Amino acid sequence: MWRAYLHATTLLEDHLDRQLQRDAGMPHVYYGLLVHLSQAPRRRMRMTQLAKDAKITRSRLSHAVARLEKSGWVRREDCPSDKRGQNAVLTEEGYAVLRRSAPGHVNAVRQAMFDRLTPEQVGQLGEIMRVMAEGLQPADPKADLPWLR
Amino acid sequence: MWRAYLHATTLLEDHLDRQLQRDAGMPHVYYGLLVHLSQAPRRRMRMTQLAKDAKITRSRLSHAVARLEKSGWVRREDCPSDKRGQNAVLTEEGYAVLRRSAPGHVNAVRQAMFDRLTPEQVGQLGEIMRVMAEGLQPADPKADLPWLR
DNA sequence: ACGCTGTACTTGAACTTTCAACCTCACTCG
DNA sequence: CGAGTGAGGTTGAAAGTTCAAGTACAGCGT
Repeated sequence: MWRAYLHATTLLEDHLDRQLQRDAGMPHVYYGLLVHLSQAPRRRMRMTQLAKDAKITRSRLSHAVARLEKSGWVRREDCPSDKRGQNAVLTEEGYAVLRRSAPGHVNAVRQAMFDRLTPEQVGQLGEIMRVMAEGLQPADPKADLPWLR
Repeated sequence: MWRAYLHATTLLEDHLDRQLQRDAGMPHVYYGLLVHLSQAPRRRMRMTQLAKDAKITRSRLSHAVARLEKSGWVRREDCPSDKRGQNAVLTEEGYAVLRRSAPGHVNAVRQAMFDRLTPEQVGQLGEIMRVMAEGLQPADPKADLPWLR
């Protein structure tokens, strides 16, 4: 079963990465960042929050945003209320790319997963993934030290 | 559901990557290569075959083996029957690393997945992954051109 | 024997990710 | 206030991955 899991997940990831690189000119993770931004109020988000939502490190996000900025899809903006802060803002161009490539991507995902699974299986998989994620929640650093709370 | 899937799989991958980097000094993919080699007859395998089994490109494998060679865990060997060919050979040292780190890794996997899922869920997940993998099989390049067969 | 096509693998450059160090600003507390 | 602690974010270098091109041998047809 573990083998099957590894096999399937790597295949799917490679597949989607190629699809997006081809159709949208960016890897899957970067695409995910644009999606997150597009769904945020005013299409902008604080760096740390975006990193958390996308489950990547702040460092990785810094580099990623630098690249997306170079491509013109994201812009940085100083945060008015906290002088340390930065907002990542989805540009019009970035939004356009997203709109252009979203249908193809959604389609790729559907073809790869949903079309092949029965509705019950989709339900099962959802539940399983929720359980797994719960167990892997990057533990609150203080979780090990409850006496400090 | 798709969100849950992305969330859980990336969390798990990060988790295992860190675990192995810490305990075995290499990323998950490289560990997988050693495992494959360890299970092959005479602990050696042709490069292309290894790449296929591990689901990575030949290029990636070349670089990976170069690194593993530098670490002393794998050795290259000319293939006697085909002068173009190379065999990747697991060294004693490589085997030792594997033996040392396997229990911890197996344990990490168990804790992350199997301990949290019911036996039925494990069965369901296995079936689901098999279905997905089947649909993603890197298609035979000629698959699109059946008239050429 | 000759050239053609394809297989096996490597290489280098461009790109992405990680890791550890770093800077700046916010907050707390004596 | 002023020092200490820590949060927000960036940076540069090292490690890993991808992509396109390249070398060398195998195998086939003529």
